Amino acid sequence: MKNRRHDLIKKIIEEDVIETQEALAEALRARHVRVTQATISRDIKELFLIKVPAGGGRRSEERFS
Amino acid sequence: MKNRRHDLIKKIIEEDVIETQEALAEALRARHVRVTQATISRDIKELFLIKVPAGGGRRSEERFS
DNA sequence: ATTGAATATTAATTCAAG
DNA sequence: CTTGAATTAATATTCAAT
Repeated sequence: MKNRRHDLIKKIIEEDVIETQEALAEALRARHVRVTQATISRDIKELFLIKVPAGGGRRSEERFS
Repeated sequence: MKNRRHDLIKKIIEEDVIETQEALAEALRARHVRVTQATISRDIKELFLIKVPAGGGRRSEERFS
């Protein structure tokens, strides 16, 4: 279900630093939600998530707009 | 020079809706600043620009973070 | 309406080079 | 240190299919 996945995404991105949609898909799969990058792309748009430079040395992470 | 280009970029994105880095490069070239997508990519990072959903029907535009 | 696989498009990076 | 050309990587979209 989409809403469960959306909720999980919000949780994941505040817990971990996620750098790519593929990585987010993997994180979801690790939590037994089967999903592909294509769907993540759509989810990110629906949730108004944007990629922002991460605080630390790393390159970027997903964050709320 | 980089600073002139950066200033110009800021101006362009508040005037026009720019959807891709290539389009931004073209807008700059139209203003006689010769630049490629690779450089725009770096500029965007340095200026902390992020892509946000456009207000209207269009898909996206560049905006300040 | 939601999704995945495949594809197309866009963006970031590498690797010289100035 | 800045850049472009070429390449790689990431993301968006198309095209079924459910």
